[in-house]
Amino acid sequence: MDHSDIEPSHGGRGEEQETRERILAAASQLMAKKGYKGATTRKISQLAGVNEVTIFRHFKNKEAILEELLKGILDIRQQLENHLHGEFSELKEILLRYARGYYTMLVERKEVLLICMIEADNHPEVIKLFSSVPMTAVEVLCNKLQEFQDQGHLPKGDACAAALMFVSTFFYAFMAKHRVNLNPEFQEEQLFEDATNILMHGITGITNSHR
Amino acid sequence: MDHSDIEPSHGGRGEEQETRERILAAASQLMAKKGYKGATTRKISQLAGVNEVTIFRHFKNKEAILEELLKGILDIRQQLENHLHGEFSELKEILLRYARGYYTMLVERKEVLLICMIEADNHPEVIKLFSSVPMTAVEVLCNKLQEFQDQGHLPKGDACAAALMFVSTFFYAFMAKHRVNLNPEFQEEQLFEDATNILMHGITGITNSHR
Amino acid sequence: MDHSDIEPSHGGRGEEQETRERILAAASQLMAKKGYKGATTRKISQLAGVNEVTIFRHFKNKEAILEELLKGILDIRQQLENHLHGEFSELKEILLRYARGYYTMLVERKEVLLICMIEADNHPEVIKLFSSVPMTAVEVLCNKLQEFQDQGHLPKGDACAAALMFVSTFFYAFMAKHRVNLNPEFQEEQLFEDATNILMHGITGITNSHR
Amino acid sequence: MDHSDIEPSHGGRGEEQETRERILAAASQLMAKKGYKGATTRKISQLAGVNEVTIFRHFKNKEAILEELLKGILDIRQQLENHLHGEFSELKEILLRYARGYYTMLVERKEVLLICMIEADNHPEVIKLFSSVPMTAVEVLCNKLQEFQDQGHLPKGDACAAALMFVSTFFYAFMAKHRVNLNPEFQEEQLFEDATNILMHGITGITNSHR
DNA sequence: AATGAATGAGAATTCATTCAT
DNA sequence: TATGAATGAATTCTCATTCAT
Repeated sequence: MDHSDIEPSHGGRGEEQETRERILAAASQLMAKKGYKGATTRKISQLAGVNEVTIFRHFKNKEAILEELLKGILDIRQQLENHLHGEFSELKEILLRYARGYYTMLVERKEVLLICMIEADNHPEVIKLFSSVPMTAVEVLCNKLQEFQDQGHLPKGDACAAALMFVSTFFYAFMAKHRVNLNPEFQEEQLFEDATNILMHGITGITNSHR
Repeated sequence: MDHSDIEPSHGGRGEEQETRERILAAASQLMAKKGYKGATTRKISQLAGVNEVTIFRHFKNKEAILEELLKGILDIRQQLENHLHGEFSELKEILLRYARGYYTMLVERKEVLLICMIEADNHPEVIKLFSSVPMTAVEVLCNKLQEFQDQGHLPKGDACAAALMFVSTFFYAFMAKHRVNLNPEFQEEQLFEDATNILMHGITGITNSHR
Repeated sequence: MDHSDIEPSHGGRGEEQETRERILAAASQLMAKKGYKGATTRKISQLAGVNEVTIFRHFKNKEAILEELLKGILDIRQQLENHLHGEFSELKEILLRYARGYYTMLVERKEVLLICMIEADNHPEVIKLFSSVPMTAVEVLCNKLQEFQDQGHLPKGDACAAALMFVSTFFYAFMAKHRVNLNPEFQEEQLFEDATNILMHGITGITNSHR
Repeated sequence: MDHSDIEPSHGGRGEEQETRERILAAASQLMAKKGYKGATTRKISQLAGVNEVTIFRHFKNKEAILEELLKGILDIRQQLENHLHGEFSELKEILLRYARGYYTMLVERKEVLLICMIEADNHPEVIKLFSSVPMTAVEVLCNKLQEFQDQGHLPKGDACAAALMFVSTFFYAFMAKHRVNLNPEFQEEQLFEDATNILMHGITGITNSHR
């Protein structure tokens, strides 16, 4: 689970920034802003504070940097499911926790997610990785809601649509804030609560209105 | 300012205009897929079926093509408001109409929106244009909901958050379908209905739970 | 036979040096001297008097230049056979003509042959082309000698070894003069005569001494 | 681990010497195949099984490796002359011995000779070294033949042309086999005999036909 | 109005070599 | 002594753009 044993860190906590890590960080930052092509090796090297050629001592080619970055997306299902433990009586808390957890995951993977979005058509392997994040989030939440439905706590209804709405809200919020820098003073916490409230009423009152 | 002279080609003048349109269409298609840099003038010219240099007879430079494309986003507020006419008793129909209308607008502006998203950091003027679309959609819907609240039809609550959720849902659906090609067999109409139902219950039952 | 009709020459005789031809000539010259790698596109462009990028407007890549050059080697069998027409009574004249003709062909293909030799291991397709020249020369001459043997004009013996010696002599002379610049005052015509004399006596007196 | 059959490694000194030899061997092999430029220090180090930088501890620079390799060509005149001892009555045996000896010398110096040929234009000092081998071979043989002419055993004639033919034959055979991999099943011994026979008849019957 | 030829700026990448350990 | 990290120079090639026709 913990990758910190790949390279024993001499200082306390990644203090000694390895060249390789600096290159990855610079590349990730630039690619998320400028796209794969816009993040030239020259710019990456300058931002990383290394010589341009040094990049190629650490990575076979530019593509390999991207591949390395993409590895950071994996394995979110377990984390997401952990946020959902709890009884129906705690539904509001559960949903709030899920909202916060999902949004945090997006922000933590900010650069890679943006890269994926930007490069979706140029690097096809990226699409699956990228879409897996919200898809998994919808799926996991939908399962939980259906569980509550099966237990009779919630009226039957399209739990998946509800989950999709919930997840979409935070996905859009994430995009608005981190891609477009819309509403820099945007209050996430308030949105978590409002969206949770709306969802709760929305699903509680659902009557099986769809085919 | 006004491009309304899209006329059938009669003589040299119309032909020239048509060439220009073909270049714009090709550029828009390619930039939406490959990004601004990935859409090389060579590829644009090939897709448009013209000589590469012809591009520069119609546009000062590549940047000018992008600028021209961006003009297509303007003025959506009026259209959106048109979808919202109606009494509270027709709320469901209103919301459905709004969902369809908004989603259709996104799809109609598909390429330009994707370009904006991809190039957000490279062409700063793009950000405002891009974000204006969902922002306006949220704002317009929020106003209507607050109108209903003021009329006593709806309980007080954060109508903006509700509007945001609604709009976000379709924004994400649009992205998933047109950027990531997720769920190509995706049923939009079903989502419109489900989301409308959830929203209606969500806002109907809102109690002023925050602030 | 005559390739001058590929491009109608406006002047008298290839006066208007096409850019493409200039690039090919420069590349051929440099590659024959410096090898494929040593003939950098920069050097080629300078020698051809064009911009470096112009090379890539005329050839897909550097390799394509080499491929174009290699096409010049083809079809030597017919030419070689033409030199061999004649009766046994004219043997000396025939051999002299053959020697001159073969050597001339080598010199005419000088650059390409040297390139082939230099790049034999780096560009495998080159080997066949290169070796085809002396091989064909040996084969064609050997056939003629065996014809004379069959007609009883020459004693049976290994005509192929004789042909090989003859051809080798001029191949080495060619190499010595054009690769190594050995003996710049070297008298080819004298060698043609001497080698012809030696060969004639050598084969005339051959007794079937080999297994 | 133990390469002690080249130079018995006793302690650091022999090991160092052995490393040096491995580098030389690798460089010679690669340069003969790929040329000076094609034999990158990286490839050399890999083939030699040493670190790339180690090369520069043993040689000032890449050029110095080549210079070291070229030293191996020297002093062939004595060896060649040794093959020619004998009376005229043994002419055939003498020539056969000479052919074998010369060809063997070529093969033994295979890599360096090929390097010289490939790099003739890039490293001018190479030309003299390279051409010295066949030139010496022709000269030594020519001297012997003229000796026999002076003794009246052979008719007067251009002994040098004869020597050149003889030597050329094996030079070409060497090239064909080791540069171009032509005729891998090529039978050298047969060629030695055939060429010797032809030469013997050729020179025995020479009439002073020129000058 | 449209095209073919040409080009300067800059991209990724390789190579021989140096430095510090 | 040997090595891992780093680098300046150079290489092939792409791209947007201009020029002459």
